[in-house]
Amino acid sequence: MLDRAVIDALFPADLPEPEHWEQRYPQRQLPDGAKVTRLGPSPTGFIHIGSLYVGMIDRDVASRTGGRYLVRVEDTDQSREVAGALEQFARAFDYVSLVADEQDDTGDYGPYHQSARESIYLSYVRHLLRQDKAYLCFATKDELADITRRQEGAKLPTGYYGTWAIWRDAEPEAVQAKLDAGVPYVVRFRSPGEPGARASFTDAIRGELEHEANRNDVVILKSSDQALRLPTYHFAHAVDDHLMRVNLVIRGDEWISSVPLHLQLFDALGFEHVTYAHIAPLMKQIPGGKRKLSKRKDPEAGLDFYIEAGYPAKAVLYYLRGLANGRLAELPLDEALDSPINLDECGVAGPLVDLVKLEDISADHIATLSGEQILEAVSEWARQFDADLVPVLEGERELALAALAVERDGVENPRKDLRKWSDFRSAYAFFFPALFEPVAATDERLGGMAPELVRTFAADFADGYQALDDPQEWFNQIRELATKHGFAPNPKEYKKNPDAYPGSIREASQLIRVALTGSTRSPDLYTVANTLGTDEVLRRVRALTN
RNA sequence: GGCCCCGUCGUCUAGCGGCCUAGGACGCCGCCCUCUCAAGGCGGUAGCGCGGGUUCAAAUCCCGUCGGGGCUACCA
Repeated sequence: MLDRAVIDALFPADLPEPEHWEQRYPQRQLPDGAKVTRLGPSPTGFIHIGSLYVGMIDRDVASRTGGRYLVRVEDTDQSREVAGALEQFARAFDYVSLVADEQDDTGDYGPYHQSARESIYLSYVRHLLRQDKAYLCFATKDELADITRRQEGAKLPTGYYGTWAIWRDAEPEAVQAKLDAGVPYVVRFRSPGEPGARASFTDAIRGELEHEANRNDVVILKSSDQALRLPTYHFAHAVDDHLMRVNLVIRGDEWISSVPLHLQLFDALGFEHVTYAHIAPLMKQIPGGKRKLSKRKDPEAGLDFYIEAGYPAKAVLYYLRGLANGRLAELPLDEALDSPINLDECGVAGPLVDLVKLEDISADHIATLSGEQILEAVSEWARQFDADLVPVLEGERELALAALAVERDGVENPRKDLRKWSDFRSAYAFFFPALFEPVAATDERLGGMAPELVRTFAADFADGYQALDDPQEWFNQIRELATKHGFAPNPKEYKKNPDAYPGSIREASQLIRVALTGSTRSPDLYTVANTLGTDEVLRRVRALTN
C-alpha cells in the first residue's frame, strides 16, 4: 500500500474531503416514496429514441411520486463529444415537452455536467486510494492486450483481475519509480469479488436477478495524462447518483451485467444502494430476427427522425407509453398520457419499433385536431423542414383552413390523410394555385384516356359549369356529361361491355379529379371544387383542353 | 468462449394451473358503402420456439434444448 503522502501528492492540496460533498448535497426533503430519477445523455450528437423512452419513464415516475427528475450530461468521454449536441438535445426534448426539474443551472445538486464535477470525483478517488480500495495502474495498452490474448488462449474469462492484475499488488517502490518517471496511470478499483462468488439484487421491473459477482479491477479514473481527470461511467454513476440523492436508476438492460460492480462500488464508498429498473431496449426487425435499434444503421433510431417527419409529439409519446406499459396502449390518447407508467408492468422483452403502428396512432390523433391546430403545427414544422411551404401557408391562410376543413369540419369521421406533418404537401398542396401545376390532356395520370375525348369532355364541362350548392346536383353535371360523351352509367355496365364505352362514370369523374387535384385520389370532388372556387376550377379544367 | 436477460398471431400484448375452442389492438385479406382516395361498418387470416417432466389438468410450474438480445473498453 502506498504512503498517504504519496497518494495525497497526486491530488490538489485543497481538494475537499468526501464529508464536504456530503454536506454540500444533503438528503432531499421529499415525501415518503418519492423517487428521484435521472437521465444521463451523452453529448455525441445523436439522440436515441431510447433516451426519450427512458426519460419519459423517469419523468413519469418522479412526478407521480412527488420526486424529482434530473438530466445529468454524461460527458466523461471527451473524445466522443460533438459541438452543439446539448442544444440539439434540449430542442428535441423540448419538442416532446419533456422537461427536467433539475439540469444545467437549475437545481441544488449540480453541476449537472460530469465534466464539471472533476474535483468531486477526485475526492472520492483519493478516499478509496487512502483506504487501499483502489490502486494506481501503469499497464500499457499493449500489456492489456497481451493479457487478454493469453486469457483467451487459456479459455479463461478475460479481464484485469487476480494474478492477471499486474499492478494490483505492486510494490510501492515500483509505483514510485513509475511516478517519478512521469508515466501516466489510471486508478483501478480493487474488487473484493471472490472467484465463484454470486451477486443478487432486486430489479424493480424484473424482480430477483442473480449474476456472477464482479472480479474485475475496473478503471474508475481515466488516464492521468488528460487535461481533465474524469471517471468512467461506473464510478461516476456511484458518486453522482449518491450525491444527487437519486434513489431510482432507470436505464437500459445492457447495464444488468454491471450491477454487481456497481454494488461493490457503492459498498466500497459507503453509499446506500439505489434501486435499479432495467428497461428492455427498443428493437428493430431485421431479416434474421431483431436487434437493438442502431444509430448507425437505423434512421428511426434517432429522435430527429420523428421530428423531421413531423410526427406530433403526443402521438410519439402515446406510442412509446404503450410500448412501455401495454395497458396504456388500450386507453385513449389523453387518458393514456395521464395514466401512470408502472415499472412492474414494463415488458421484459425488447419491443420492435413499428412505424406503421405509430402512423396509425398519429393519424387518429391528427384527426381529432381542428384545422387551426393542424395549420399551426404544419407551419411550425415547415419553418424548419420545408421553408418553401411557409410563405404559401402564410399568404393563403384562409385557403389553407378551407382546404383542411374539407371532410374534416362538421363530419362524423374526419379524413385521416395526415399521418405526419410532412404528409401535408402530398395531401393538400394541390389546393394552392402556387403549388399546383395544371394537367394536360395527354397526362399519364389520366389513365390513357384518348386525349381528344379528354379535351372535348373538359371543354364541355367548363362551358356549362355551375357552382351548384347541392352536392348531388353538382355531381350530376359530370354524370350528364358522361352520358353525353358515351360513358357507361356505372362501373358494372362498363365491365359487362368494356368495348362499348370509353369508361364509366368512374373514369369520367377521374378526368375532373385529375384536372382539379393532379391526383387520381382526392377528397370529395364537390367539396374540393367548392373550396377551389369557380375561377380556379375553370382554369384547371380548361388546362385539359389544350 | 464465459456470464446475464428474453421467447404467446407479422407487430404490441392479455394471460400468473382449470374461466383458453388462447382475448384485444395495429397490419394484412375479403365484403359493404362508393365518383377515386382516406375513413366508416361487417367478416376473415394468423400465435403459446422445440423436447421432456410435475399434475386429474400446463401458454402458465421444473429441467433441457434451440433461437434472439446484451455484457465481457481508459464508450456510455
